[in-house]
Amino acid sequence: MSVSVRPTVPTENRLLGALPAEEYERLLPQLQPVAFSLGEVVYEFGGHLDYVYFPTTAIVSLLYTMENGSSAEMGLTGNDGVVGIALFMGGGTMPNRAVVQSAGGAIRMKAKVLQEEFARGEKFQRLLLRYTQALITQISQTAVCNRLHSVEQQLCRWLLLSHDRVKADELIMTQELIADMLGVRREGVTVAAGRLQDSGAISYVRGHITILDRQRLEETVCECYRVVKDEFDRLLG
Amino acid sequence: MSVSVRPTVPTENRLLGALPAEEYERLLPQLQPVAFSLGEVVYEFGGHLDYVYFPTTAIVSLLYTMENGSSAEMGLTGNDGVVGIALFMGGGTMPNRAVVQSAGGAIRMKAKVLQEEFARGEKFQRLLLRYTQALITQISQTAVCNRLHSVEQQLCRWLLLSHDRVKADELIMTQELIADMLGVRREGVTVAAGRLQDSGAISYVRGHITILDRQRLEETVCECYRVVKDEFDRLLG
DNA sequence: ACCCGTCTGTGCGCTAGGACACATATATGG
DNA sequence: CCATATATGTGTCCTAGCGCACAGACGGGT
Repeated sequence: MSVSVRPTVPTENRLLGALPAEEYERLLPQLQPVAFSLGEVVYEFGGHLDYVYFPTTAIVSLLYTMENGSSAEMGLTGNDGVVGIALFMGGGTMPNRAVVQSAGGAIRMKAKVLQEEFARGEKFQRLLLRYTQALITQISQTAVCNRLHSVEQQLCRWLLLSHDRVKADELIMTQELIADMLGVRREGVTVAAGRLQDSGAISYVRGHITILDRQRLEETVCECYRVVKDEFDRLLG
Repeated sequence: MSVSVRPTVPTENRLLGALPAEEYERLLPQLQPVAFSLGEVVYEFGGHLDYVYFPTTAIVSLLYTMENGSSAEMGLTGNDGVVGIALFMGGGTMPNRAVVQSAGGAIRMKAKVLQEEFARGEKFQRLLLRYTQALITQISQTAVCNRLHSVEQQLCRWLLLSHDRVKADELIMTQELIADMLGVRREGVTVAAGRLQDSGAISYVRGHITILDRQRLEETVCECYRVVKDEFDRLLG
């Protein structure tokens, strides 16, 4: 992670951008832009956090890794959220990992500053709690989707959720990593992605996935995507 | 749901029981014991809630039902938690259902009272937020468990989580309902339960499941149970 | 005692996805 | 321009769990 001192543009993050002027002014000196690289670990299982991160262009996945090494994603955070909810929820740590899934920028804030501002009970607190509720919906829907839907549908959901949080139509992501996120085999992703490519929805070469036909993905995806998207829009829109 | 006017015993619920005397005294007049019957719906998908409920002996499952009617559980709440987190998280409603999974008592509190007390930013707020964080862990682990573990392991997890939240060794619960909770077929539950019965861990007849050998269940269950239990103990213990 | 609705047991064919084994293609650095 | 690590494609066998069909088995009400 590299730290920069150039002026921040907090409105690139929807939570910070929704703050009223007064609170925003108060926090501005405490905000610091950082750059995350692909695969960087934001926090480990049970690990302590000194900062919370408000992604701007980066995407961070919340993962759980089993004792036997297999893993699965519980949710992902982009410029509509914050990484490190345990710091204001009161637990300090979470029993999962946060890994950068798409390289890019974020804005960080010291844990203590966050907690003090949260304790004021103003707009910032309400925004963080509403985001957390949206995250709960996302995690829940992941639980249900894991149980009831095909790998191809889940891949669509994952691509759409990622696409919503990134400017470009191209995602830098190998099938191996997607398999870890979805908790399936890499070969399973290969065949599912192959079908989506045949249908013209996406194309991909060696870690570069391009969304060609978003409409088509939305036709293939299960209802889980819509539920999550609607809830984010309702709570944070 | 039947409402009673007899004196409450809030300490039957761990969240209320953890309140300092001052806050507890303030809330006491606002608490009202109620009785839930098996299968009762506490709230519907997107439905409004007038009260939050602190279960004492009841257990409430949070379920999501798909468009095609299949369903799966995201988490369950007993005397260590509260039903209706959307009321203090700010969203008002949740895109899921809450159904009474084990008949019993709860203590209810008007939404407005909850919100005012929450806004004070004292111990009550911290307790509710820590519980919510524990719930997030439970939902996450459900997501992962759904993906990676067998029906038999999940059944063990479900039995243990329920057993932890109930006084008795007997659970009133048909295999049909368990199947809905776990998001699997009823027949799948029958064979998994049959194996557990053969091993002497449980016995069951027509909707009455008895935990005979808890130790044995803990040996069969996946790590997910432990992760959830440890996190609840850490955050609320 | 009986009936009928509710629970549970079991069998069979089917499919998605896992484990494993390779084959092939594409960077990228020396 | 080659070597090698990395990414992707395929194929084969195996298992868990699904859908469906139906057969007991218990139990409460008339």
